[in-house]
Amino acid sequence: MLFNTFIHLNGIGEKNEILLYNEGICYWDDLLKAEKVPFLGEKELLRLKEEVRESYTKFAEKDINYFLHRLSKKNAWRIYKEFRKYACFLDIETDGHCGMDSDITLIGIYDQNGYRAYINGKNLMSFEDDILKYDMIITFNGGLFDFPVITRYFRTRYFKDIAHIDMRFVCSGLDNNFRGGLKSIERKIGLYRPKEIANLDGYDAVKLWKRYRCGEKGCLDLLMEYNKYDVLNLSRLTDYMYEYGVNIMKDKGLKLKEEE
DNA sequence: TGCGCATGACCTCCACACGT
DNA sequence: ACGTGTGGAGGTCATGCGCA
Repeated sequence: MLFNTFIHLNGIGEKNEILLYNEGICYWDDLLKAEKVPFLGEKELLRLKEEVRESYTKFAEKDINYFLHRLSKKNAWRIYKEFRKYACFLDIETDGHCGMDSDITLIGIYDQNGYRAYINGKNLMSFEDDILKYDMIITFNGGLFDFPVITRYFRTRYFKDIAHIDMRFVCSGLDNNFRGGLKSIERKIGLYRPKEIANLDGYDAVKLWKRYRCGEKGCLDLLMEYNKYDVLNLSRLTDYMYEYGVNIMKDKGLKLKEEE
């Protein structure tokens, strides 16, 4: 969908993008080949072509933030397919203390190789090195919760620069029905969790950690299972929302060359 | 060429919503 | 309960087009 996106170009908003689609300009290449576009002046068209050439360069350079900074958060899904192989899904659990100053108890990462947990008191400090391997992080509400907490906990500025898709704003942007928390959206699109963790929420994760610290057996495994389904279902949700977004654009006039 | 109109982008402010 | 970035609303600015 990245190569069908024009709203990252200066002067092109969602309405103009649909007008481009209706003119048969559905790919960056179509715009480069266009000699005249009814609602664009000659100078405007030349400038847009220059920006499309720049977009190709930025794509080749894997400059994900170039696109994310030019797209609103709700439209970040458009770059997902082209860059997902460089991404991981991330979710943290905390001890629930004092908002942003809370201690991280567990960080879960899910990528092409599967799930990995970083646990406080065990391997949490290796998270900082491992996360550098990724060019993009996908979270749910991470911009407001996970990222600030991690930044304070590790005292790192790194997270301010890394490419980030926050699915909370993607979901609510695609459909009003997808407003709400991760778990409620999961249910709406037919994603389910094993029954032993089906009714757990963030507060339960805090309680599980406390019980684990008191020596209660099985609590850490259950907490990890909870966290694992947070990131696993986040990846399924992202795939779903990408297809959902593409279908919306098709309804608005986007014509794809083949089923992609 | 210059004017006025129409359309869409952009800017600012504020309430909202989500995570644990 | 807290922190905080976002989208929406409303107003302003910029650009293209049609007409004389």
